Amino acid sequence: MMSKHAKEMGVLKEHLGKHQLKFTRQRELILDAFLKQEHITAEEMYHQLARKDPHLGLATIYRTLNLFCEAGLAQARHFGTQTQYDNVSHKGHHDHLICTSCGKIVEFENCDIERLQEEVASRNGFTIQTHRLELYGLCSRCRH
Amino acid sequence: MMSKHAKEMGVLKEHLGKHQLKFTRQRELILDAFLKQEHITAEEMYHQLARKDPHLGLATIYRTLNLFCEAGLAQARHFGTQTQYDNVSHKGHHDHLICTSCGKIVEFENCDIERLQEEVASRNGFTIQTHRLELYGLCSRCRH
DNA sequence: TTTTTATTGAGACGGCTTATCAATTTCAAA
DNA sequence: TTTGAAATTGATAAGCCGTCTCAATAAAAA
Repeated sequence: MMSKHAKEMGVLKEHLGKHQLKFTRQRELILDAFLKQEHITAEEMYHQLARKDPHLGLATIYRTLNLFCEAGLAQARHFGTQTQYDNVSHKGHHDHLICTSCGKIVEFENCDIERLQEEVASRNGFTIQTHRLELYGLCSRCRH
Repeated sequence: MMSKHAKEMGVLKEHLGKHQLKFTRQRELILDAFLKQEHITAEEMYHQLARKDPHLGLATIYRTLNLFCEAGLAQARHFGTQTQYDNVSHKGHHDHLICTSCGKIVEFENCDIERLQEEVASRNGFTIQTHRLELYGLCSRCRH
């Protein structure tokens, strides 16, 4: 039976091959866990995987998540004092509305904005691979 | 003669009054310096003000910039490992096109996108204070 | 299998930001 | 203007997050 994450595993292996890197048990384990999330911090993943592999080090998780960023599978986003690693392959890339008062995060998608982004990019000779859009403001509760 | 930053100084004083805080020489000095910038880090401001007041402490700068955030004059943005304090009252916000191959950065502005952002925000009950839009891709030269 | 090379885990380390605390400054009340 | 309670400051210690170091280990090539 084929893995649920065969496609992403392929992307990872291709990246590893191109850079003389190795496919390890840890990288496989972390990728599997990562792909089940929309976004996660290294610390969260550390605790989540502690049961499956109590000896998996935090440094390895950081290194691996950064590797995923280089392979185009993840994208780092700095929020508060921590780094969130977003799952890029998650269908329907979504953007964020972030309340600057209470920290609440609402995810949204907007095709019109994405179309305009493409327009801006092509006008400047760029081909978009990915993007990041964050709207900061006050949610309805905090405005009062 | 009236100060160039009378309006913002008023906002600050009102906030101080409401929270039983005091108007100090340091807060005035830091606000004046801050309002001349579009965005700045605490460290940058520390060096910038070192000449005017060699004894001004870094902790005071952090405390004061955070105070400005609470007063609505500034907004913290985590970029890389540092915190950028954005001058909210500064107009002419621009976004970025970033080449993932050569690192080239092109700035742009797009009113249509901004209008759609407002739409998304209000649909979710948010009032936007600021935003961040970054498009990552390949520039015309790197695509070949 | 042997050899080469990358990876791992554990903890040390470093940068950025906040907490601590005695001395000082502000500001309201006398 | 003087007084006194309360907030602020500056210096530095402490804390947090993420990266670096390095000997031991695992993966891939020969």
